[in-house]
Amino acid sequence: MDPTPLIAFSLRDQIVEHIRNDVLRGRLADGDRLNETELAERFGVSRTPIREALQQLTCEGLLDGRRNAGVTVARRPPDSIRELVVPIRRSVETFALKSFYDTIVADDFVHWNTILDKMRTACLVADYPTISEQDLAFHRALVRRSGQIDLEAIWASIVFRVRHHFWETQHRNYAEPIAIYDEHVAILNVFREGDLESAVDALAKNIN
Amino acid sequence: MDPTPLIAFSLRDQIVEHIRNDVLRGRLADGDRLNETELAERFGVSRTPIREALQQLTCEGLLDGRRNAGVTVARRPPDSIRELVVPIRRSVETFALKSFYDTIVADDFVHWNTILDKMRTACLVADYPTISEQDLAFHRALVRRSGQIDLEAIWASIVFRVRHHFWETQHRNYAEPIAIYDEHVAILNVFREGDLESAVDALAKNIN
DNA sequence: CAGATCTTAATTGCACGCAATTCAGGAACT
DNA sequence: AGTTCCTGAATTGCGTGCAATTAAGATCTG
Repeated sequence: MDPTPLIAFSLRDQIVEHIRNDVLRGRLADGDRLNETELAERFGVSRTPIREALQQLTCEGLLDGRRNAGVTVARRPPDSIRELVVPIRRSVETFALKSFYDTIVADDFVHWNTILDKMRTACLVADYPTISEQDLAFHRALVRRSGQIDLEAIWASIVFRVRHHFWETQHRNYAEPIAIYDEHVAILNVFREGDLESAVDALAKNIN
Repeated sequence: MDPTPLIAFSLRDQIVEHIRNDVLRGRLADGDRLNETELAERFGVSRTPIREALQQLTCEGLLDGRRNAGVTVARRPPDSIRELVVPIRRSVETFALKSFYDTIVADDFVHWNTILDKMRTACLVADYPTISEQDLAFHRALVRRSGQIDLEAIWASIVFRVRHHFWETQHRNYAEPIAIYDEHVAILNVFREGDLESAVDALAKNIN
């Protein structure tokens, strides 16, 4: 019998996840320096997995590293990039949806609802960092459901670079936090009953 | 006085460049396993910079790595992804072009022509790997000219994942290799004399 | 003989140490 | 006073060794 029924993640993956959340939730501010030795002590590991984690996050666009000069939290790109990124996000997510729409099963809704439940709880207390986190988790789950690892990688490299805009949109476009939750529930409702075209529309409208 | 007037690249960067070219030029076939120790001996370095290089290339989509099981050259994704990626490439490259079009200077053409000269030489001897390499270099140079590092990263994460399609397109759409060169020269000619709209059209038509 | 299980060799993941590079602070010079 | 140069501390890049995990080969069983 396998002693570890759950997947054992490497130290690197755990650290990547941790720091990524710190950045996405705003616990680390733009331009903050990330010191390898300091992080190694904080996580109780050596510098090696830290270095690898920082490198991956740099590749994802969350961090910014110059040679021999450490890494910092990536600063926000020019606002103009929104005009490029938003349509691309729509393309990627609707492309993913189309690829698996006719194979959706009940378990999928269970999974997606688990995410939305967390979002609802966060909405009720106006916990915007968590709302944003679960919003990302929901859309990521859709892309991942396509089973095409390349799609998820493309999606991630796009979304993480415009996390600032992503975050601000939630404040600007929704008067009440719970409206964010409601809109996502509505999307799932269309998935349940509607045709593909309606589903694509519902998803696309949520991306702006 | 700086003893190294040229930028000294790190071992990692050199190895990344080397292996990336090996994959893009087809010296490494899909599914080929990359052994860290073997590569370390071949390059005459320790495993550390090799590991970091392999990780970065995995992030870029050229390699595919499972935990504790080494990395292999990424296999081609489903052909259907072309429908998604080609329009995205057009968006990214034309977006970049628009962002710097009115600040193009003579030195830019010098730089771009240097790339096209190499492409021409390769076309004359039907050296498709080099044609492809310089084709990528040309388009990458355009995106890089925008000065937005995020644009280049998005572009790379997209293009490298569909290198197979990219490569085959050159064989299918052009009877004579030199036509590939001619089309790129034509693009630069439009840049020199034409308006922005014509330039965007010329570039967009080259991406298919 | 097919299939499952155990054992062993090969490979990766991580820890640690040294050397090279960078950055900050102060002194010397214009 | 501002700029340049120099020096030292801090930090990153790389080399090396060990432990953990995996993959493959041999052995055993039905």
